[in-house]
Amino acid sequence: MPHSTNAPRLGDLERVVMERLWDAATAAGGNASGSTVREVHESIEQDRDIAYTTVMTVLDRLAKKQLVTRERDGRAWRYLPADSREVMTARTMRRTLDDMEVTDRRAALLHFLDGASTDEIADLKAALAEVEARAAGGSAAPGSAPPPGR
Amino acid sequence: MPHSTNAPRLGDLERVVMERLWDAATAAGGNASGSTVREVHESIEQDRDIAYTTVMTVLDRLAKKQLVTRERDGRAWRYLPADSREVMTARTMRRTLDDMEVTDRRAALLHFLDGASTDEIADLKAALAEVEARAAGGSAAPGSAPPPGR
DNA sequence: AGGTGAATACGACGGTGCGTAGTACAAACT
DNA sequence: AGTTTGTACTACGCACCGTCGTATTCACCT
Repeated sequence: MPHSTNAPRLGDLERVVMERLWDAATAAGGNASGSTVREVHESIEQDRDIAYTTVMTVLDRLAKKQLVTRERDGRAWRYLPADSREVMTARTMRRTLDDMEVTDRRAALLHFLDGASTDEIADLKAALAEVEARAAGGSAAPGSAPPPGR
Repeated sequence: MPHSTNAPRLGDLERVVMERLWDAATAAGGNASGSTVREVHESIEQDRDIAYTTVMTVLDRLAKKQLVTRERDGRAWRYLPADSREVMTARTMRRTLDDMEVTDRRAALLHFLDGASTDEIADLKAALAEVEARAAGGSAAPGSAPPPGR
């Protein structure tokens, strides 16, 4: 068993495809109907040359990695992201932090914050506050509305 | 040019080797003299069978990726990590957050915190406080001692 | 019912990264 | 001078990914 990356990692094209899927989903206003291969293909082809089947293969592999799900729509499949960009990002970040066996986690987080903009710090504080509120006050909806629409 | 992951990613063995280097460095009490191939090899071999040259190759590739540096020591090289575990971890996390073009960063951070232990939250708050103190009060040493020895 | 087109399924090829290691060569100690 | 110690270079196998071609299926139209 040569090597094995525990959680699947995205290639360049795979990332692009995910991007289109996410964009399509949010553009559709949360209507999670998903995109067909054709739709994704046409979207990407506006930016660069790519074969229809290439997109199909990538979508297929993403499905095998369970990064997207798909459901029938006539004879075609509609693909949709298994998780939001945000969830995937969070999961990857967490995996990084857990994988490196950081002895001094605080120092690591400090370095992380070093590269953060003030905006980001604000976001982080807000998130922190929310987690704490949730932990303290039960699971009721937090004071602020659910994560802003954009 | 098929694909290209911008920042180098660690394989399993590469990670193990980095681990040994870091451990050796901290064990030596911050004395950053580095480890020889032989030392790393002997260390790993206590846990599993591995050829001397395999370790050498890995070390070599890590050097090419600039994840470790090396300096002559007689006829041998001494390898040392280019960055601390903490810095590398932070950088990887940051890259993840930046790469995914997260529209709702706060939501992403929220998800990230969801998976955090209370300890981790405490570490994060401490780090946050420190960054703010640093930003406000100038670059003088923070009130609390420098990052705890472990 | 046969042809046409849309869509998928399957597989293939080339490049790269990584785990793995052998061999060839240089330097140094004995 | 020979044995050790250490490096440099090369190589192989396999998995992943970008890339696409071909075969096949399925529904529909005429």
